[in-house]
Amino acid sequence: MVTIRLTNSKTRRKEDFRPIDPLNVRMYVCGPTVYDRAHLGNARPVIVFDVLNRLLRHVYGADHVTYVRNFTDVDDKINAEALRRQKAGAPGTLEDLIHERTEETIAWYHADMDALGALRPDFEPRATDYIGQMVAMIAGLIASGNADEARGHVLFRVRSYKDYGKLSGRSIDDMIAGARVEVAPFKEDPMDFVLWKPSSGEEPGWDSPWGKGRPGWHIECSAMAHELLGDSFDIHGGGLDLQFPHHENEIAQSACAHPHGDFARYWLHNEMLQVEGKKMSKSLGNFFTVRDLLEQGIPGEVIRFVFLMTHYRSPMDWTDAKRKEADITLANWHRLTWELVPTPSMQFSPDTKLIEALADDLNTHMALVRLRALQNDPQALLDNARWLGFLPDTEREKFRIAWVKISAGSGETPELAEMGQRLDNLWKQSKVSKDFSAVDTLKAALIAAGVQVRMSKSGVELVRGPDFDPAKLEALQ
RNA sequence: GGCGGGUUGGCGGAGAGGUUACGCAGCGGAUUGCAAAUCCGUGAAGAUCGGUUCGAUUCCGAUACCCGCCUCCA
Repeated sequence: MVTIRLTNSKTRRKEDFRPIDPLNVRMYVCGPTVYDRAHLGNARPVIVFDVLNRLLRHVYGADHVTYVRNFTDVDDKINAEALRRQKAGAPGTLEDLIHERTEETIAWYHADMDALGALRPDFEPRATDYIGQMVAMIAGLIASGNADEARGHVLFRVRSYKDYGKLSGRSIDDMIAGARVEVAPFKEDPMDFVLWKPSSGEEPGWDSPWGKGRPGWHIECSAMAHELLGDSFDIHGGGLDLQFPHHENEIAQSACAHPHGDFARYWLHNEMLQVEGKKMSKSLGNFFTVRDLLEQGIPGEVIRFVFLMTHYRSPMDWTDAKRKEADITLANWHRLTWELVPTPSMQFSPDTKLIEALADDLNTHMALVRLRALQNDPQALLDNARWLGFLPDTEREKFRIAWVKISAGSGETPELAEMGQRLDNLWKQSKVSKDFSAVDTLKAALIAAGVQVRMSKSGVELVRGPDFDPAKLEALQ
């Protein structure tokens, strides 16, 4: 069996992965707060852990892996949106409106992440469905002396957990010294964090021993992970920005609430995304969502390819140049494989070197290099690329209809087919007359419209290129 | 201010203490009416300074620059 090696943030080292139970390998990844469309940065952990999920399923068997990714649906921004809708006259209670908003956002999230070729996790728990477990966990933490109630707030006492700060490599005193945080007056220690906070009349709330209120963010993941994966599980993933304080706090709560468990044994953090060399932010004007890219006509698999070009522990830069490179490579793979039938998954086993690359701390870049090496074996390329989430049926179909091969009589984009026919006719005439000027003129115009033109003994071929501009093609009619 | 990560050829981006990364772009050739695609070949690197070593781009230290977290942003 292949040994998977992973860099564990907990030890800061690359370690052999040994699951607690090979018959049930368990992974938890922090999911999105569902207040709006997922931005491009949200896609990184989704793609990274999707690759890990696929690898784990290959090594341990699809039925022996449990992958959980939550939805955080308790959030001030969601509340604000629901309140806005209610004030605008929307029917229903505030809780109904919140549910409506989160349902909508979750559907968007699914659509966008599906487009990126990410398999759905086995469980996608919503925080609001686990309030009972959170309340129970908080009550336990109070009973064990790790938390205190003060003015309707329940706070976790970080000083009660000796290893606090170990994951992120910080000491409590360092953090206080460097902190620029305003300390809430009810806090016993500046680093203490909220487990439960009171809700005002305009905010959603649940009954609890400490009054009507809602859970703090950190306790949500701890409670859901415990409910679905138990006291100890194998892998906990998320973005590097969550390492502190979110993951640190999760560890503290879970370790104190379930002292006999290990919580998560391997912590994996993906580095952050940048856009054209800069942090993506609304103020810089370079903020965009996954949906924005899809609507620009960039296929989800191209986005996926760009993400996998960079190792997950390195900062990743989204640039148009990379997008183009990915587009060219994938178009080439489609061209090589479009006429082949994928091998049924039951009869297919991924390429050994591909697996070795991924087993080495998810070296996705090397995996892509390996796929390129399979270009001389199109069937293997097709099957392995699909295994890694590329060349899905939807994209193959798009390619099939966007590709015009006159000699084969295929191509279902009417405009392109017509152009191909025209070019083919002109070319045939030119071969007789030896005057190629009309052919060259049309060819140049097609190229200007972003169409790749190929003329060979087997005939004329037109392929939609990465810069394909339908408007320019239209103008040629 | 505190903590952490990074700096590789024109561009992107890996691995390995001493042997070609790879892709894109470039250049030369085959092929082509001309191209494209394909095939063959090819030049080009390791932020700076110092240390360890027979030998470092790869290990250690310092400097510079970049990035992230410390503010319920993945």
